[in-house]
Amino acid sequence: MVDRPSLSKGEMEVARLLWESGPATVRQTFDAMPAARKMDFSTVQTYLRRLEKKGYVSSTLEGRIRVYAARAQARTVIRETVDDLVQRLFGGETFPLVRHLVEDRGIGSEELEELRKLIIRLEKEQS
Amino acid sequence: MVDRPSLSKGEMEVARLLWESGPATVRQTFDAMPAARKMDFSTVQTYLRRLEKKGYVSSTLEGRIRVYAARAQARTVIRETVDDLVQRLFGGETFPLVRHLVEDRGIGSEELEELRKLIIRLEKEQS
DNA sequence: GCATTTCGCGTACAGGTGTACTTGGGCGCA
DNA sequence: TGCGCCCAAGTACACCTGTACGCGAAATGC
Repeated sequence: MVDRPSLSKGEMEVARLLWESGPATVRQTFDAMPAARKMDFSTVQTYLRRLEKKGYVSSTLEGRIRVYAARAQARTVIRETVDDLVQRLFGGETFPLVRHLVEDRGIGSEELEELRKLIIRLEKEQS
Repeated sequence: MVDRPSLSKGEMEVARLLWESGPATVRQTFDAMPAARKMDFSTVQTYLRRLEKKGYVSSTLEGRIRVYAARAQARTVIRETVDDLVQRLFGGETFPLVRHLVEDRGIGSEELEELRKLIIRLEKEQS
């Protein structure tokens, strides 16, 4: 239950790549960045450094190359981040956000299907 | 389709209050703030000023009192903000966020029910 | 083995953010 | 009519963020 300073937007993007790839070097992370995003190599490097300072990742020197690895779990960070957003933008209510996502952002039909199953499962669990 | 600088976290909280209340003074907004939040009066004032500068709200002096009113629609700002988050934290995929919300944050059973209806409606629409 | 590429690390720097204090004037009440 | 309260407006300021550059050392290509 460490208390870390929260992630900035740029840090989030980089952290996500690390979660997806597992431990990685600056270059690997940089390469994993969608080209469209056009973030400079050294910007990625800075974000990784800051993530480490904030306690979200750790790193070790392997030879002369530094390898970064996520320290905080994606799930945890996502929870914290989303909680915060829900708090600030929806006064703590989850449902309006879910509705927004389902209604206003395109959700594909397979996903809709999957979501329906999920809900039915949860309803069973609840009762 | 104005292009505004994005909202900071604190600005969001204040903007939300304005959407809920309709046009309001600094004091009214301050009073609407949950006491637990313990944000200083003048901090609210600063946020309103910044929101105006960023184009999210407008204001007029009524006598010697300034009244602020939302300019940007809640729906629009929510879309922008959530889009951005989904982009950065989920690489653009909506579904994982929905799943997180439904699974990991408590959603009450009425809401679950409501959500089920919503989904079924959407599935009909889609086919 | 010399040029080129790649890294780590330090540094930079303007603008954004969180959080407030101060100053000076108007307003209502005793 | 004087006092205390409230408001607008200006200012403050440390820290955070986005975005990078430069240097010197190691590795790699040829």
